[in-house]
Amino acid sequence: MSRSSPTERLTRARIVAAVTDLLERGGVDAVSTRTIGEALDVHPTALYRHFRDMDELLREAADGILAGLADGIGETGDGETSDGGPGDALDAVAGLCRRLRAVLMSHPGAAQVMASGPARMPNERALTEKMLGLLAEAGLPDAEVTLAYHAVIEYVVGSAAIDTAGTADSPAEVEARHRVWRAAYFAASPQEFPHTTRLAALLYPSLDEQFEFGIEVLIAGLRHQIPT
Amino acid sequence: MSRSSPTERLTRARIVAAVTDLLERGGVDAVSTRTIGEALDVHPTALYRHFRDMDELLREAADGILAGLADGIGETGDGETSDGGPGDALDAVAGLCRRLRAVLMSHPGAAQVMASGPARMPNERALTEKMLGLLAEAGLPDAEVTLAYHAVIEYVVGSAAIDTAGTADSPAEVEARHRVWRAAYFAASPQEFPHTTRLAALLYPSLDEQFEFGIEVLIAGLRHQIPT
DNA sequence: ACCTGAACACCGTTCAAGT
DNA sequence: ACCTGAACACCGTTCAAGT
Repeated sequence: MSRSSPTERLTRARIVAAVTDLLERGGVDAVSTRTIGEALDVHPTALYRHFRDMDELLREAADGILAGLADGIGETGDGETSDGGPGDALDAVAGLCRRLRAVLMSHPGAAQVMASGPARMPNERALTEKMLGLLAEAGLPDAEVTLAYHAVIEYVVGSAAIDTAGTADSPAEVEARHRVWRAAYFAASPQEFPHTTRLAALLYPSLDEQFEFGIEVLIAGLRHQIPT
Repeated sequence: MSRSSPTERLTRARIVAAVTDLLERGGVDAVSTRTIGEALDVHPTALYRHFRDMDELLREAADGILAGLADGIGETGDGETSDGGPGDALDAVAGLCRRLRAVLMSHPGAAQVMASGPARMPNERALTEKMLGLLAEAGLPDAEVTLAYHAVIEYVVGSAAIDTAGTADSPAEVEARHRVWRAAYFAASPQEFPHTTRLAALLYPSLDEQFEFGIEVLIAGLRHQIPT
């Protein structure tokens, strides 16, 4: 537990750091005025001198997670294979989505916060700018650039929110639960559920496989929206 | 307010009906043991005689919303143009997704409940069976049938959870908020945010337009996964 | 058997009081 | 100016008591 010494003065930055820590370790349910106070050796209501309410605080913490995310994506020599063609911009979109998912999955709770509405704060705005630029570079008409932006963000944030919902569960526990569910589907009536029983073993693949397939299909669909 | 007479005995069905009503009118935050008790003229703790906890109750209510959803989709003469080709099965998938979104949007809170994990209850299982059947009929290999199922469900449920997050706000209020956000993006620095400022007027299209574009792109992407 | 009442351990937030 | 303490209006849940 990173309990701070009570001598230091309380600042927005120290509160946000404590919340980020709680968000990372126990999800959004681990964050409360009481747990923050305990982490900082301060009265539960002390944060109200620095933030209007919990929502403002959670959004600032969630935005902090996104720091540096848009940097070094879509530029030549960034690891993604690139010959400068316009289609490569969509590969960069996919790469950016994978990075976004990674930070959301490593901070359970952040996705829940982002799913409750856009924060429209510095790091999120940088991400928006980057994503819009890449989609335009890919050759999509303007109206479809913004639609594609929303589709992609809703998929990444929405699926991360779902995938981190059973927070505080280890990957092993998640997989164990999926195994039980597969067995239940397998045991269903083959007359009533022919496809479910036949495909039971293939249901609930790992969360990362699910995401990878989804983002690839989405990007492939966008590729076919590019006018020739 | 549909306050019931206190003479009738309490049943699972009456409790679920009350919760469905609360879910529809005020989202998941409107549901509590106290509000349920008030709606049914009963003590807040009375429901514990019929349900293990709030989670079990919310899941049963959320599953009830899905009743009849899978009926009459993908059969000939259902309104969708159909010539019996395998590609039409994906049109039926899209239709099923639109229906699912419609019920989730008309019951704010239901999407939040579904986003917290699969209920694996009767109506959801019927939906799963239908969706798997259509994806297999479309010609996808088995492994991709289940991946496509998860991708599509995560997109529909995830985006509905995001879109119903600012619950208790009328569509007019949502649109007014979007207008303010567009104006703020438009007013940003064109040097730092060239794409954001240029595309500001096109950001935050209506939630239904966003969904329609997303589901079309996703289905288009799946169409290209079908082996020839 | 079913529902009530009281109690417990939590929430977020406000506001007067202390320093 | 900044933090504390007490208080308020909420949560979900348990369990003994009433009928």
